[in-house]
Amino acid sequence: MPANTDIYNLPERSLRLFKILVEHFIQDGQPVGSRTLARDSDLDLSPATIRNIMADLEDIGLLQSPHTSAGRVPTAKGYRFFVDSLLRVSELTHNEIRRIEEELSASEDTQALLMRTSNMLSDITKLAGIVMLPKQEQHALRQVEFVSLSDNRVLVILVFNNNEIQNRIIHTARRFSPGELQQASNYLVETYAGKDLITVRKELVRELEHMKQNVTNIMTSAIEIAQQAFTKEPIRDDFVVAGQTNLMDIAELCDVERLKKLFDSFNQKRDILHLLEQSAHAKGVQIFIGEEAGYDVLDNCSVVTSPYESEGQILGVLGVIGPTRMHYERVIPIVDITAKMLGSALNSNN
Amino acid sequence: MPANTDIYNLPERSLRLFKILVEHFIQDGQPVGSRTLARDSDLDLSPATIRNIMADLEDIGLLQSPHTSAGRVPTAKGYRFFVDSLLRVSELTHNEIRRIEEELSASEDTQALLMRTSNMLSDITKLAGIVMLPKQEQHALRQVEFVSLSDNRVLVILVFNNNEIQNRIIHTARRFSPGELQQASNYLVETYAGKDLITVRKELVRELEHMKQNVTNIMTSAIEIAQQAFTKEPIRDDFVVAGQTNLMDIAELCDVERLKKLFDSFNQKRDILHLLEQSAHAKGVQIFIGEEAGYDVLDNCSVVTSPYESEGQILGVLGVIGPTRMHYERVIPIVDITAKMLGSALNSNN
DNA sequence: TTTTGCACTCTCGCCATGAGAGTGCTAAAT
DNA sequence: ATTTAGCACTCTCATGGCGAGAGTGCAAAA
Repeated sequence: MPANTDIYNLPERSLRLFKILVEHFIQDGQPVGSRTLARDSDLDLSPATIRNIMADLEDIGLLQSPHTSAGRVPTAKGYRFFVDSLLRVSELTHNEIRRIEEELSASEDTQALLMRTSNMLSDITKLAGIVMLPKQEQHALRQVEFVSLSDNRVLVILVFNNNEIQNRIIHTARRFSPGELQQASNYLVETYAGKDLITVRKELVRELEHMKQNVTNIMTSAIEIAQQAFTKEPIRDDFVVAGQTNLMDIAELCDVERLKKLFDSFNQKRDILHLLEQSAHAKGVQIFIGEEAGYDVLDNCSVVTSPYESEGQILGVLGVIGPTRMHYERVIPIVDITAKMLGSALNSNN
Repeated sequence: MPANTDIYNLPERSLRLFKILVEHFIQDGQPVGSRTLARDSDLDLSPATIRNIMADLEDIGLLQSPHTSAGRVPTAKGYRFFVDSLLRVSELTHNEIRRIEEELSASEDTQALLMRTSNMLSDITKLAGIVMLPKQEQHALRQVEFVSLSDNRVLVILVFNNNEIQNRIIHTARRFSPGELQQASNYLVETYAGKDLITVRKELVRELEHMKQNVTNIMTSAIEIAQQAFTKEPIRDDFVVAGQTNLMDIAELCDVERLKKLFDSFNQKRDILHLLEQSAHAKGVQIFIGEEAGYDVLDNCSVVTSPYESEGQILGVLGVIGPTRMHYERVIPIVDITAKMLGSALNSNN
């Protein structure tokens, strides 16, 4: 009669054994054998008994052995079960918390803050840190400035409520004088300050229609310029990765092929972005283990993410990428607290 | 009697042989033996003769053999001699030139343009592209804007003649009203527009002294704010690297240790920056081969650089990093022409 | 149910071996 | 005086055998 095949009905003893095995493997990356486990577990069992239990765990799909006479290693499913049901996250030390706090002091502009966050994450975990940048769209406009360049090019500067600054160069139909530009910007600030770009665009369309009927509107040129200034979205980076090189020290990723694929996918952004967006609307920390998510570049990797929010609105996602064999009990609270602190840092930045 | 020990008095035949050897090695990375060389060179010589010649070349220090029974490989000195005296750079194809032209169309802001340049370099050479960013200092101020934030923080926006935008947040002694800020910015633009930051700072110091004697100056607050706004230099990236992952395909760098060191030095910037600055005041393309430059992370690497300038002023340096064994005859003209085109693109951007 | 004993399997490091590639030297050929 | 042919020598690298070590699974005993 084979042992129970349901993960959730495993006897206490098997669970403890499994937990110890996973922790052991995370610690030093070697497959764990029955002998070692018998020695290191406080359960007083012989290697043989432990072998039986491990065989059961392998049947259920929590373990696997790389080859006949190596010890056992957790499967992706095993890690999943481990982090979901067995893991106790550890308390961060006072020093660590202070470190995070210090790094996230909200003194400069958002972009720089997010980069610092990413660096800090990678530095503190010795893995790769990743911070998704907030979509600009959601922020309220605060200020609009135009600077006339040569010919009919105009430099547009938009300042948002979160102190983010965007600038774009637009080509206007005709040359505008500085005076006209000043007038236009005054009008636009008056009319649209406090609204986010999406709203602004909508209202602009209405305004345009209105204009067609009432040609005398003195603000024609303002609307004209604004039409371009607010529509053209500058190409922005979607996220920043820091500490990629940390991943090069990790034994299981230590082959150039693999690393290249991973780094390439950081550069192409596409896959990683998908992954991050998935967790944008989860609450709290989320963990993607190995190819679970379907991205084969992330073979043997785990991604620990958390959305960060300010004033109740989700702004983006941050997290850490490392080997499946990472110290979840440390990484999870770090990501968690960083997300929260980043949120409030951004808050006080407004 | 040993053969001539002076590189520059080598007989024609040895030179041709050496050139063919280097080209051969650059092509497929394998040490080249006398047999191969006898076959591939149009000189009609037996392997034995070629062995003699190679022995001479080895004595002079242009060649070395990895071990007794491998073929020969160029030394750093060998590469140096090759690129300086033997190399004929190839003409770029029409397509390549057009490609470069297209990528450098100066439509957007400088920062983005430079990043595109770096990407283009890496893509077209399949190596790592690198572009040093111009020091801001040299550009003339065009526009100054202040946006009042909460408390006593003020967002400063500086627009320069090259359309570059800088923004910084400063903390003022007291809260300024939007009106005051407007007035201050008007005054500052009037007084300092057209001057570069260094000059502006100098004049500000004088202004301050003057102020102490004549307290009635209505522009006290403007000067006060400006003092901070123009002094605090925001931390900027010094250069951008693109296509790092291209280097991971290269056989001689294909060990993780090495790559990690190299990538780390990209991140720390220090060494690379030194190197780039060295070539800032050379005219035209410069080539650093291997550890020649003294940076041991660049073991087995060469760096091909060229300064780029606009209106006769050197703005920065760009180039390519790859293995010593790179196709110099292609890379050199690419770097050369890119630097020139970037220069004129930046020119037309003003 | 647990443990002991044992045969079995697989990896890994080590060594010997042999093929292949290329060299340097000497003596012969041009 | 050069160039070439011949040959012994050296070094790498891939291969295969071998034994130690680690760990397993199973059957029989506790």
